[in-house]
Order: sequence, then C-alpha cells, then structure tokens
Amino acid sequence: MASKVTIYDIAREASVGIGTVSRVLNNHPSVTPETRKRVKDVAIRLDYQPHTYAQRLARRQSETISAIIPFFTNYFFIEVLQGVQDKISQLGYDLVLYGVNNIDQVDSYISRALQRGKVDGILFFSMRLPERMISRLKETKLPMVLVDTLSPEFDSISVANAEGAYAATTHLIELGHRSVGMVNAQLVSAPAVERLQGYKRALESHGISYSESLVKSGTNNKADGFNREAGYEAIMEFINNGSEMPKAFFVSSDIQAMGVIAALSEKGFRVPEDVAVVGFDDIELARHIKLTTMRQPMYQMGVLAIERLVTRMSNPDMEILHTTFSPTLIVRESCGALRRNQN
Amino acid sequence: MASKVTIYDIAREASVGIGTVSRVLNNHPSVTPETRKRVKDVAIRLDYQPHTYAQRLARRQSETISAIIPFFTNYFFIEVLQGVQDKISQLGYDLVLYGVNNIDQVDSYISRALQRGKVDGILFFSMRLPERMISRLKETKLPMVLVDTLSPEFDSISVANAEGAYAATTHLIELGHRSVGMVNAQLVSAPAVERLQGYKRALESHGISYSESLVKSGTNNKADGFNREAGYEAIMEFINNGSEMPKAFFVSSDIQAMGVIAALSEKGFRVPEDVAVVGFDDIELARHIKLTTMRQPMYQMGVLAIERLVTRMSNPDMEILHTTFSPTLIVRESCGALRRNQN
DNA sequence: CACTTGTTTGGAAGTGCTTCCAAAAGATGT
DNA sequence: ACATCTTTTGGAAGCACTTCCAAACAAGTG
Repeated sequence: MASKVTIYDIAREASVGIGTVSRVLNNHPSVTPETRKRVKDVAIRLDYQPHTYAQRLARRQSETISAIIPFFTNYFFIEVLQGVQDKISQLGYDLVLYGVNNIDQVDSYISRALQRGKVDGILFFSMRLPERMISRLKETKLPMVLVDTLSPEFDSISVANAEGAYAATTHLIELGHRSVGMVNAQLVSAPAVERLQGYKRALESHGISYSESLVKSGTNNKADGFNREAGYEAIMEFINNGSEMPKAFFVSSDIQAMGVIAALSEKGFRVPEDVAVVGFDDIELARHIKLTTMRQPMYQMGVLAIERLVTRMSNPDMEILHTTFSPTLIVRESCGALRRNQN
Repeated sequence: MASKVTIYDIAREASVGIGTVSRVLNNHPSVTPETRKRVKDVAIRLDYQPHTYAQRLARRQSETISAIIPFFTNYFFIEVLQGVQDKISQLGYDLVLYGVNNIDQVDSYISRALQRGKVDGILFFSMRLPERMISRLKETKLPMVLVDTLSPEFDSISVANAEGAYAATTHLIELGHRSVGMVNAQLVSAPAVERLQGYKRALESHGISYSESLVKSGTNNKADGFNREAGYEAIMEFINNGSEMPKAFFVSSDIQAMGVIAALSEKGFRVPEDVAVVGFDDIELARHIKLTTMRQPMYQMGVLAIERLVTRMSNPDMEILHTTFSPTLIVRESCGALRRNQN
C-alpha cells in the first residue's frame, strides 16, 4: 500500500519539527535554505507523498471541480471537455465527472456535489438547470458556471447563435443565392430561436424579403428537433407541399443537415450543385461529409469556463458575467464555394 | 460554506455521544431504534452533510476511481464511459477523469493517481501502458484495469477482434461473395493483426483461398492507419494497380470504411450494388451512413471494467483476468443484405 | 439476589495534514 | 555586555470524521 510515509517520519529523520516540514513542502518562505534542503532531501529519500484528503481537510478546500454533463449529446461536450481538462490540470485541480445519462440523475448529482467541502466549484453543461435546484445552489454559495445553457442567476459561457446564423446565411447570399431557406429545430429551444433571428436579419440586411414558406421549424418532432430525422422530414415536406425548392439552405445543426442532404439526394438534388447547404456546430461528422458549417470554439469555451470558475471562486461577489463566443464559418464543399473558386 | 454542521452538533442536540451519531449515520447495527430515530431526526433538522474528506481520511479509503483516457480517440471511449459512469455512481464512487490530450501527460496523470490514498483504483484506456510505469504501479499495489488495451500484468477488458473479423467476413461470404477483400490498418497495432487473422480464418473455413493481393494493410500511413485517409488510399491503390476489384470488403474500422466508400463512389462503384462493405466498431457515424459493421458492446465493457476493478479491490490476490467481449454484427445497407431480402 | 452474559453507549485516540502561537536563535545597535 | 528587533523553529490545536475500548446498563440464570 504505497509509502505510508508521513510528515512525522520526515521530521524525525531530518531532526526538525513537523511545522517546519509542512512549511518546506508548501514553499513557505520562512525556512532557512539549509533546513529546506535537508528536509527536501529526506522527503525524496523516503519517497514521501502527501495525503490528499488530509490536506483537503486541513486546508478546508478541495482543489476539485465537478462537471455535470449530459452524455447523450455527445459531440459538443467532448471537445469542450478537452479545454476544461487542460486548464484544470494546469491549475492542479481534479475533475470529477458526473455524466448524466438520464435527466433524473441531475438532482442527485447536484446534491452530491453540494456535500460540504466536496468541490470548490461546479460546471453545468447544456441542460436546463432545474428550478428547484437554483435556490439550493444559491444558498450554498458554491461557485457554478453554466456552459451552453443560461440562467440569469449564474455565470455562463455560450455561443452567439444569432450572429452565427447571420454569418452562415450571409455566406450563402454572397455566393449569389437570393432564395435561401432555413431548416430549424423547434422554437422551444433557445438556440433555435436565436438562429432564426440571425437568419432573418441576414436576409434583411441584404435586401431580401423574408418568406415564411422558406422556413421549416421542426414541428411535432420528438425531442427538440436537433436530430437527423427532423432534417430529413423538413425537406420531404418541401417536396410534398410542392413549394418551390430554395437553391440554398441554412440548417440549424449539422446533424439535421445530414438528414437534409440525405433527403435531397434521395430526391435527385445534387449538393451543392442544385442545392447548397450550410450547417451549424462543426461536429466531427461535418468534416467527413464535407459540410460547410459554423464552428463553435468548443475547446476555448472549456478553457474559459474553468477560468471563469476560478475567478468566481476567488471573488464570490463579482457581478454575474455572461460570455458568448462567436462561431466561425468553416467552408467545405456543401455550400459550393470551393468548387466555384478553385476548379 | 454550506451547513458547517458536524457530528458534534448532532451529538449535543440529540444528547448522545459522537460515537453513537457516527454509528447511526453509518447504519451500524448496535444502536437502539429509539436512539437511532432521535439522532436521524436531528441530523435532518440541522441539514447535516458529512464532510467527504474527513470521512476518507478516517476510513482510509477514497471511494474514488480515476480513469485515464485518451481524448483523441473519441468515439469509442465515450460510450464506454457511459457504462463506467452508471456503474460507478450506482456503487457510490466518484469518478475523477484524467483526459489525455497528449501522450506525454500519461506519466504525470499516473503519478497523480498514485498519490497515497487518493484513489482506490484506476481504469486505463486504449493506450500502451508505458513500460517504466509498470513496476511503479505494481509496487503500489493500486488496483488497475486496462480497457481496450493489454498487458500481462493487469486485468483487462477488450474485444475479440479475430472473432469479430471472422463474423464480418463470413457475413459477406454468406451473401454469396467468393471474392472478399480486406482493408486493414497497420500491423503494428494488435487489433489489426487479430482482425486479419479472423478474416483469413473465415475464408479458410468456407473453402476460399487467401490471396494477398486482396488485402491492403495500411502502409507508411500516418499514425496506426485507423483513419479515413488510409481507407481512401487503399481503394485507390487497388484501382491504380489495375488489380481486380473484389465485390466485397471487410474494412477494419468504420472510419476507414468511410474513406473506402468515398473512394469507391468517386470511381463510379456503387455501394452495395457493385461492392459490398462491412466495417468494425459501430461508431455513431456508422448509423448515419448506413454502414454494416461489427458492434463492440462498449457500454457493457464500461460496466464490466468497474465491476472487475471493485472485485480486484476487495480481492487483491485474485488471479489476473483478461476478458474479451464478442462483437455483434449490425446489418445495415452497405453490405447489400437488406436490399436483397426486403425490397 | 449475586453473578454472568450480552447489548448499548460515551469518548479518547487515531487519520495526516495546516496554522497559529510562543519560544529560541540570530542579528543589530549602543 | 546587554537590550531590542527580526527571523526561524517546534509543536499544540484544529480540521471532521471512524473505531476501539471500557463503562454502563439490561437481561438472563441458578
């Protein structure tokens, strides 16, 4: 079982008091260089390892941050997590992960994180924060940062959806399209609403009038409509309604765009020759299917989330901050831009 | 912050000793029902939360498991992690995650996990365990289970690669193909070698002679050859060499299969009409591109990994166990089986 | 009723650190 | 040489629990 060497052993071997040992190990200044060296040498010789939990108990802080993330969303959070991980380990904190497979687990995980002294802060991802938890959270004063979701009560890091939609739509317009449709998710989702706004604004500022017939906002589809089937069905509706098929589509997520493209090619439309498509998210998949899309700076969002959290920890009364990142346009083949310019 | 209520507060309020409080909270039997109730009521009234780290210090165990996983592999581990998470939280353990973005981090994470008393066990994923770490790990006697990787010194959970390859190849043969090619990754990778064996064995047991010209084992490709480009180039080589194009391919990973399919369709081969394709892994992507593939029971692997770890923890001298799971065939459209049978 | 046995209880000791306080040791000035 | 100030040091107390031991109590026995 590991070393079992304590500071008492070191103190004895180095003929000093335990206080001095502790000071050396924590780089406290008031120790003479000679004593410092003697203690350090002994520590190394005995292969001393501090006992994490004794430290945490005595120091009254956990050096731990817990992240509550939905495991069913996949793509997005995994990249954010990379940023979180890098920053967190750079700061010497530990990351305890509560992966939510089922929305009912949220409460129990929050409670666990709330155990006295257990974690110094929480990162809460992508899910609606349960109302009944908000007051509890506020009471305990445990620092928390929301990522990819919002609440007026807590700091948050998210993405400028409207702005991204604006850029995506503008890109299509600048490629010469005057008839740009949108395939959206359901308007119960905040991002969906914002992306629609961005789309409208882009049309407007380019002097194109908005036409409701060119927009499909996911209907009674299961979940929030951010899925492949929803995209597929949206296109099928266009065709079945006999409405005019736009020459270009802004689709509110990459995964829906997959469905859109599948439906289009099934019906004999070539992408991008007949219909251009731009998605949103830049999930891993997008690269493989050469989808032009709006990239969210997921890694940086993770890094910033941790930075914000530690700032909040050392400064509990700081004003609440909401940061939104700007997505960037990633041009691949599905929008037709490359073909036009290159070959 | 939080409550700050300790067992001393409870003891005073309930007029009992701290020992009794502790016994009640830990469901120790020797407490009379009346006392038990009295203490419990007080605990609830005061909103008592045990201090995790004080418990861990006193109990001399951490109730924590750490997982060291590569973040660059994506697909696979994320699903395994779901199983890990569910099982771990069912057991009341915490999961501390060390996500490796860069192979150099491995050593430092192992060292961190090795801090005395910090974790009760380690899960090590998908990477080659650094030689120099093995002896350290052995010395500390910290229980560890390898997932998706092997070492004779530690328990492991992995997948029966040969068997899966056998099943995939057999499936193609049973669909009537006598000329089945294989696109493999580089033979430096253990799974690649095993999958090749399974492929050969399948041919053999169906009386088809093995032909080297039908197999492309990733060449000087970057990394281990489990990537999209490798698949793409393999097909291009077939075409450039002017060798006969098999009517069916077993490809050693889904991501390579993506490249294979892209190359084929670029060259005018329809999948599955002209060439049937079966992959390996069943990553998320596979469903979207309707790829027939071998599914690894990732979730269960995660669950089992934790089960094995706790078994090992409570039974340190148990013989080392290597478990391999059997992959199962998931039939989608890329192999041509559905088309044949249904429409 | 005294004696044994068994159950329940209180609290000291132990877990391995950090931190505070007072004492010891050095440095400085006269 | 002594008084004063500063730096360095030892170790008690505290962090919040678990566990062990002995004491207290209850119950059973001849």
